Amino acid sequence: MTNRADLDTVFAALADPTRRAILTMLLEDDMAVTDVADPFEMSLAAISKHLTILTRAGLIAQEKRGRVKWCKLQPDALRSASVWMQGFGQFEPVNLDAFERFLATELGSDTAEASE
Amino acid sequence: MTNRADLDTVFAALADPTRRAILTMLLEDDMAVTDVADPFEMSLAAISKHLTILTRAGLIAQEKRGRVKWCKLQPDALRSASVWMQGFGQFEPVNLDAFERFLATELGSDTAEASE
DNA sequence: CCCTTATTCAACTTTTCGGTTAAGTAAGAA
DNA sequence: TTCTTACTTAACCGAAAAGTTGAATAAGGG
Repeated sequence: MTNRADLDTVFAALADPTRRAILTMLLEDDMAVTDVADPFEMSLAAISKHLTILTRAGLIAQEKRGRVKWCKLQPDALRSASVWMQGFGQFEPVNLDAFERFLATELGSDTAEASE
Repeated sequence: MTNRADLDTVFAALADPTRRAILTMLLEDDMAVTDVADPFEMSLAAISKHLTILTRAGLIAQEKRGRVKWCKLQPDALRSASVWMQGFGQFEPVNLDAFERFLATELGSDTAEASE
């Protein structure tokens, strides 16, 4: 079921820093589109497009309740890509400390704007 | 040292099926540019560009000996990306069986051509 | 009903991507 | 030296990506 095209869309989705920042935000909690867009400098429409890309890649799911569309992480989509990558390095199992440092980098320097 | 831009280039490099196929080939052995290009239907110049992209992403290294340029996997470049991804799912540790199935998919269906 | 909020869609611009062909360079072979 | 092999570069092309603005839709609130 997991084919080449899936990997294409997953990796392409992850290649954009805005989209990775969105995923990181969703790690905390589900969010409405407007709230996702808030910390970013770009237009709401642009964020909406990013969310569509993340959805098509299976990385998030969007559920509409009332007029609000909630965005929710779907981490399973990362599994096939993760397996693909790990096969190359035979890296040591999950290192959450390293992940924490990563979050610090992504969030710390500048999650949203592209200033400096 | 591993920053956002690194992740950008690594994920972007992995988003192309030709480049992933090249990495898979290099898993077997180091190869000269011409030999890398051989199974693909596209021009040598196109493959040369793909190799440049993989090199800039740090996923391979190229070393010139004589008139032959050897391409070699640099799997460490995948580590930061792998760590980033694993943080989301807390997936079970490396599953090489799953990786084998993946290689079968990538190689089996059609490594080189994009027919069907 | 009207107004506002939430989100998407459509049209457009600019940049990047992935490919092409043709020419250029560099090194070994004869 | 000349020919061939190995590879890169340059110029170009069409398509897709990433953003914009402005209008459209849809659902609550007063």
